[in-house]
Amino acid sequence: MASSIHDLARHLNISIGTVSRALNGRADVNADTRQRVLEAARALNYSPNQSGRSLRQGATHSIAFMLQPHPGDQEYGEPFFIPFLTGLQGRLAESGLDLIVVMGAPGDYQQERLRRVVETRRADAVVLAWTRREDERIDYLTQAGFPFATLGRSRSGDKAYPSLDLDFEKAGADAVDRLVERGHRRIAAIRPSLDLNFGYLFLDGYRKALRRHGIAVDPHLIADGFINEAGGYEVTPRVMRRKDPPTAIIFNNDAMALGGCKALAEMGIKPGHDMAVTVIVDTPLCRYFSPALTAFRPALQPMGRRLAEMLLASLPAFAGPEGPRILREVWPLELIARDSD
Amino acid sequence: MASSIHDLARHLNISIGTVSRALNGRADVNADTRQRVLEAARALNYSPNQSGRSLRQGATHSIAFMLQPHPGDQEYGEPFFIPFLTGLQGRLAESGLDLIVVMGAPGDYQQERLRRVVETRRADAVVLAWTRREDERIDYLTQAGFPFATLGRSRSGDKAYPSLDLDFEKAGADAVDRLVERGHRRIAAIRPSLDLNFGYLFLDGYRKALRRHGIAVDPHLIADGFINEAGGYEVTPRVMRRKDPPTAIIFNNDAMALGGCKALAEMGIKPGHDMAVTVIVDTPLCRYFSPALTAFRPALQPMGRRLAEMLLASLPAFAGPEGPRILREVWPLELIARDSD
DNA sequence: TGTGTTCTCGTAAACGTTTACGGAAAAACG
DNA sequence: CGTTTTTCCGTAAACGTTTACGAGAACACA
Repeated sequence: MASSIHDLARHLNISIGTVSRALNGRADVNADTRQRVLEAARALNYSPNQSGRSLRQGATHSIAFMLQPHPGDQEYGEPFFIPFLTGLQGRLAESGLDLIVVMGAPGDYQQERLRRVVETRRADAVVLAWTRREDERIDYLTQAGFPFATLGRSRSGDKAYPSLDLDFEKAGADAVDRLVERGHRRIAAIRPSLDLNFGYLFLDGYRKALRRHGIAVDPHLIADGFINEAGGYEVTPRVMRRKDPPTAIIFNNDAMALGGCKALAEMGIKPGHDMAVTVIVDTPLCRYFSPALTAFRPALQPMGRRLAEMLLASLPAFAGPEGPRILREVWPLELIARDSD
Repeated sequence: MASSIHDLARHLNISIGTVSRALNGRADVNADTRQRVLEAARALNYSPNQSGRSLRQGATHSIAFMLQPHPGDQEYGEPFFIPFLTGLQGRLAESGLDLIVVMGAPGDYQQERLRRVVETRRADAVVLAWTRREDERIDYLTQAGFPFATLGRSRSGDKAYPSLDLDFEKAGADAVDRLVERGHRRIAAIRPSLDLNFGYLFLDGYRKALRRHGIAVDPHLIADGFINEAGGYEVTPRVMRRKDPPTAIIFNNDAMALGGCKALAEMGIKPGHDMAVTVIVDTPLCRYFSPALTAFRPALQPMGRRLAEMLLASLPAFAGPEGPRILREVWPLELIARDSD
């Protein structure tokens, strides 16, 4: 059906070797023949069979991004990732690489799927998102010697792989600073209960900032819940049912914040009025919620580009005109002040 | 590095042919040898090289979903697709197929990228989303004889490919019915200006329902805009600045509705109070917006599963125990009444 | 003219599988 | 015991590329 390099060769009456060399821009082919080959390729609508190339070269020319929804995340999805992927894809395409997004079922941990991608050599490298504190995916990949980069740090952080993360620690601290400045002293923090590393970073920043202001860290004002709306809805009351309830809550996740606000509403508490609410990672939902939620916004698309660059620099086949490899970068989150605090 | 079938064969002192047959469950291999092969495969952590299989078999065992953001869609993404993809992925995985999502840059039309996937044989079939009225992707694929399925219909609808769509026509009509029932007679319709087919379907339903109620269709109450927030913001005033403005607006898209509501707010008009607002495709944003927007909700995850099934049934290698192939299905949208109308 | 160099191309092996074919051994059958 | 069938396995080709190697022709140089 589709034309192969043999068809081209036969059509031009030259050997497949020459055709291949002409197509791949090698030097040892006559300028004239190359011209003819290229024209014939266009005429016969030839493009090389990817499996053939991959097999011979041992490279697939594609990068895998592992994506799967959080457990119970039927409806929401992560709109978050689309701009990130756009940036990632854009940069990879410039280097002739395809981005393939490998979907998993919601909830099942990626280990199995990751193994498949690696072992069947479906991609030349992978990009992981939302690294965990202790991330067995990272251990697996380093041990397997498979190239990868991560969106997010993990605790075993000194390993030599490119990683790009957001400064959740600073965001947590900034959020506290802002709230303290506005007169709050009882500030709650609600984060996902999963082992997701950003949850720890956020809490560290939160704690440090409180201490800096001479405010004791009250463990009753810190709570963990499922990383979705139901989680926020369930866990927020736990922090409120104290004789000395908080006057402000920082949510580490937009979905949890929405659930939390629902719980607050049922208690007759109005965010932005009776309670200051801050969200660490901004999404469109924060903007459209009423009241619009003050939140910290990441530069997703540039981050995607950057992580692609870092990954490329770590791949021998693409390592540019030198320059030391960039191993980790931590990007700031920008405060978007709205109406909820 | 990674073990090949040759390693296995050498290790077991049998031929690679036998190893392959054992692994693939062929009948002509001794039960005992098969056992040994499987054990050795586990021990040596063998899994077949995907490129090798694909090359030999002429099949990649993966399905491509073409995804790219709408032009100008930097921030929002389409949370829409995640649950759909989850369903799609789940069903494909059950048949041993991988789902790969091929990202494109925002705005660039998919034709080029699609050609690449097809011509380099990266996938065995593709799934298209948001078909256009006149969709050259469909023409290309049918002409190339490449298997595919679509989320959404297109006008050249009698071609023989599986397609699953939402009943936008009925939703448009239902929306009108509901509004008329509640006393509205000046009902505007705002939809994307792109050639997206659902925009036409929606408008058909809208028109028919109006006529059924004996209400003349006023072209001044119909407007097209960019399929994003800015589009809704820009186009909504155009419909309002009439001496006989509408008392209700149906938006064909959540993002456009949000922009439209912003424009209304600036005119001092409160949705759900001074103006009834209905959205055709529900998303989490509709739910969290204030006022919560009445919207028509699709069953995304089941749709994903179903489309996978339809696609599989159309692939010779997977066609189940017969039953005629399902070519097109149109699923209902469920009205979620909220506070905006 | 002889020797060395440069261009250009064909040959063939290799990547890791799957599978058609055939043959040896074992089993079944008369 | 001879013949036929069945069971099991090895051989080798094929999928579509890329690339190391070598060879012929053209050219340069002395």
